Amino acid sequence: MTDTHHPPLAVTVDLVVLTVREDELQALVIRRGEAPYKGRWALPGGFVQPDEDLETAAARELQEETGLPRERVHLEQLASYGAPNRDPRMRVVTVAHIALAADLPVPEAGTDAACADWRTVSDLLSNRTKLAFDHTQILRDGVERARSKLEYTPLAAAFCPREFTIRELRHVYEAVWGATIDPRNFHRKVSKTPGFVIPTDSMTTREGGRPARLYRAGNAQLLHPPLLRGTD
Amino acid sequence: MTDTHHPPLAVTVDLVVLTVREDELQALVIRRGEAPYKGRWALPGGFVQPDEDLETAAARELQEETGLPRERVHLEQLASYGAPNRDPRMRVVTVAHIALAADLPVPEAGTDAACADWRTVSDLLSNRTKLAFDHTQILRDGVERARSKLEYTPLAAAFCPREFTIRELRHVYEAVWGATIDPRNFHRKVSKTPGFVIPTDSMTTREGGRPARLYRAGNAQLLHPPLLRGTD
DNA sequence: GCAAAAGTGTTGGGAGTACACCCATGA
DNA sequence: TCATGGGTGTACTCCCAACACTTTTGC
Repeated sequence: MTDTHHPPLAVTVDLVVLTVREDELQALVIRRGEAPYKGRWALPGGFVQPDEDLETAAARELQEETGLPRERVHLEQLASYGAPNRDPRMRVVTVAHIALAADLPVPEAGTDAACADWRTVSDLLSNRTKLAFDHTQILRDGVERARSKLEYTPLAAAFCPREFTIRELRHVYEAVWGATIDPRNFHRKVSKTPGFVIPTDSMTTREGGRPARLYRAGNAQLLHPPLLRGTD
Repeated sequence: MTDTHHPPLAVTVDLVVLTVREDELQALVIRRGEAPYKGRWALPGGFVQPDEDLETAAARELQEETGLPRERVHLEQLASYGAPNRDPRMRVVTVAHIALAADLPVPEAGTDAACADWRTVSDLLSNRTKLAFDHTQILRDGVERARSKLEYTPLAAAFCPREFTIRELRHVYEAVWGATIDPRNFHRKVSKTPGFVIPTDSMTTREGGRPARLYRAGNAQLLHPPLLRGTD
């Protein structure tokens, strides 16, 4: 702590905002209107302000991009990325976060940034698409974090509306993991894991057959035992 | 990305360097010689230089503090901490890393910083000790990361010399988790988990009774199945 | 009745725990 | 020979995947 020389350096937050739409895992991206990487998709993000904590900055950016009420979104820090040339304009260290939310109306109402849109993760991570900066890597890391957190935390509920059926919860797992899950064993497991989901009185919400019970997210932080992906 | 105003802001790396000594989990700390927090223990760390990646900076600081060969240490990013007033002198965002290493000679040869020393984690996290800045929280998070990573990765081997006995590996688990483990079941589990450890030809290294086989770390990244802490 | 989804029962195998037991060394 | 730790065998339990089966709706 002796250096008092400050070559220009900025700290930003970038967001991997994930949701499940149309039975697929999708991420929020913004089309860049200016160089560098003009025309490419990028993750939403922005500068950390002088009086802001990192999480506060991430929450503010999230609010600006999606307009979602803060309490309906799960937000957590992912990792920081600081390769010296990751932004050609200047040294920028970014603290990436992931945000998980239920299916959102449409992001069109982006305040300043050009056009925001939901794109499937499989599209964004395929060779067909190149995101701006190092955002492909950040997205990849964020998706992997989400995938593994579904195993041992009740985080899947963050992708659901406040009240949801077991079926909807299962669809989240299937979309995020890209696997199919036995509905009957899933039902038993979820309803028996303490604190995962809390049954409500309401039933209905038909999706075809017999009415399903509605549940709310429980207060467990960790799943005992975890729900594991197949050991493929 | 429109703001070009830069109130002074610095990015540092801080290190949670962990080892197992005397059957206890210990961390490397440095006594601060100057205000603020003069006289308190702090985690080693320093500024990220203009041309350095974050991991490079962490590796450099680690080298400066411990002199360890890079390949004998597991180094990974932990999380970033950026509360506006975490350092009273100026805005500092720190990217914390954890470093796991085998029992080290002695850290005395600290280059610039005052006196470095190994202290047990239980001491540093007890109410008797107050670390400088937010380092108590960083240490707590780093230890928790290490604890949980032992469950599902072969990381425990990072705390061992290059060749080690199953017994030594078990002592790592016992020290980090603060639990006792059945030696016989542990032996079976470790030697049967694919890629965890690789037997060598050498045996010996007596610790008392029958000679034990020496192993090297395998190349597995994930443990299937994981070794779980008791569901206490 | 029939299709479709919700939810429960049953069963066989695999993994974990507890612990008896044998092996190989030094003293 | 005994003490000490290394390593294997075994029995019991529990969890989980697979799937048969019942329940409750709409058409």
